[in-house]
Amino acid sequence: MDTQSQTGTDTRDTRERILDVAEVLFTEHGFDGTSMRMITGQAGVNLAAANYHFGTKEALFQAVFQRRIEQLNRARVAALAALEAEANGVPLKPSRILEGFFGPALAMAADTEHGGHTFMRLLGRTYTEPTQFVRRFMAEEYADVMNRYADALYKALPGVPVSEILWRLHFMMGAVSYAISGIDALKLAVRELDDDPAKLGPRLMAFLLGGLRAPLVESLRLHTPATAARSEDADANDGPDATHA
Amino acid sequence: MDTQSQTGTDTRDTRERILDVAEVLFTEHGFDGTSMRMITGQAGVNLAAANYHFGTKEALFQAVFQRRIEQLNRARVAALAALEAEANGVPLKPSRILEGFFGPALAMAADTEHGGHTFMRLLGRTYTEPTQFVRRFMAEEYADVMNRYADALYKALPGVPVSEILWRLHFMMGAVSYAISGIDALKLAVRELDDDPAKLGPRLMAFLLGGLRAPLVESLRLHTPATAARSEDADANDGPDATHA
DNA sequence: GTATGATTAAAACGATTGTTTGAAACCAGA
DNA sequence: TCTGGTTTCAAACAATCGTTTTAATCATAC
Repeated sequence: MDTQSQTGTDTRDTRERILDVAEVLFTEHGFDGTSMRMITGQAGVNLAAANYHFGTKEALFQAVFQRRIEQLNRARVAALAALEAEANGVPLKPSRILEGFFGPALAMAADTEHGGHTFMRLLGRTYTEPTQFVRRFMAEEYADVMNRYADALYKALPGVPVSEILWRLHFMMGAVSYAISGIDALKLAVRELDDDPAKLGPRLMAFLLGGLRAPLVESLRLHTPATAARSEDADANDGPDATHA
Repeated sequence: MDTQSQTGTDTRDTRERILDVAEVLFTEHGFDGTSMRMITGQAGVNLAAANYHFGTKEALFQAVFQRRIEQLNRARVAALAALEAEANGVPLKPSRILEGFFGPALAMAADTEHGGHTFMRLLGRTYTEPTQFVRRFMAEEYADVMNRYADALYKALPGVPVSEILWRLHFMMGAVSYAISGIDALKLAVRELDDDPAKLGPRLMAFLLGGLRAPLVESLRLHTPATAARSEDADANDGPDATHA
């Protein structure tokens, strides 16, 4: 049961079929809204097969989650390592760091054929999901990668408090998550929307960079004359840069 | 049953007690994760009382939702109307519009005594909740207010496509929602975080304004020479303004 | 006080939940 | 072909789900 030794039979077919269906259904109906019978029924396997292969429903959810998030984490860590190796010593540009962090997520979200898109919706949903074991699991899986990127951004942005970097990273993750998992709701709520998936990435990266580059707020800013001047200047000519004649 | 005539007895005590408890439990465990027995048990009322007052579980959820969102919508509409009345004819500054939209949400989220904070977490959670009746309900409640603000931003930002405005409004809502409902997860995942609730609002508004003011991406930008120049300039000096010496 | 309508109470309804059981089926190696 | 272990299967387990039913209790108007 816990030896996990796959002998090479078609066991993995059943296992992966369950995982694939579970991923879709958990995304669509949530953890509590998805029953084991829905999963096994739609996967065309016996009900007991799910418990046989994964033990419990929570374990099945974790298996669904882990399969993808490990891939995502690897891609993110690799992207950061590549950046740091390429420009040795020289401080990284924040925009490159953001691309390293959110690029893999957007790439996975763009993959609608192999379930990547489905999983990214599940990931966004899970982040605000209050179920205790889900939160703990999320935190454990994410902590390491997030701290690495927070460190990288801290080195790339000298003078910006690490707490501010963490907050903005958090804000950005929220924007990305909603952009991926909340599209249906947005399309429902609103009249005219250009939802070309190919444009989502550039749109989002532009927004994120703008947020990251925003002037620090008054009470938190380091008191250098230059920053204060910039802030008031920014308040004067409000709006996206594209509107400036 | 549908006359809704409150005769003045302590009926409303039972009703509101159910609503208050349901709000907390729906936020904490989700719709499917919360049972009628959990709600009535914790509220100290009989199980049948919930069905008596609200009919069905879905109707109870909608009642929980509607009670707060009407207040939020009223505040948002009033804020926009006040802005437009104050500066008659003159185009509004986007930053003021953002404050009108997100100010009431942040104010409600800051209210931890009357359940406002709980509800804002529920609202953020519900946005990505895939349950069909929930999505439809969200869309109906939100559509009007979102379209009003999209119109206001469109007038305030001539030359920016309405689709781009809607996307950025969406991104911003994601950031705000995560900031409010995902704090616990962030605190878990990360080492040092200054989570003074009073600073959240300014932090967030600074980030949102930065995102809104971000240069439009290449493929979407209006082809005026000025904007193109600005964009490359922005790419050159990367990072928050506070880091510029 | 009695009648009337609204509210609460206890109990039960059928349906569905996650999980377990024990036997059948399968597949490799000897 | 027999053997040992893995996987599948139908069936059942106790528990919980949302909802309904029926009677008791309450406050109020006549």
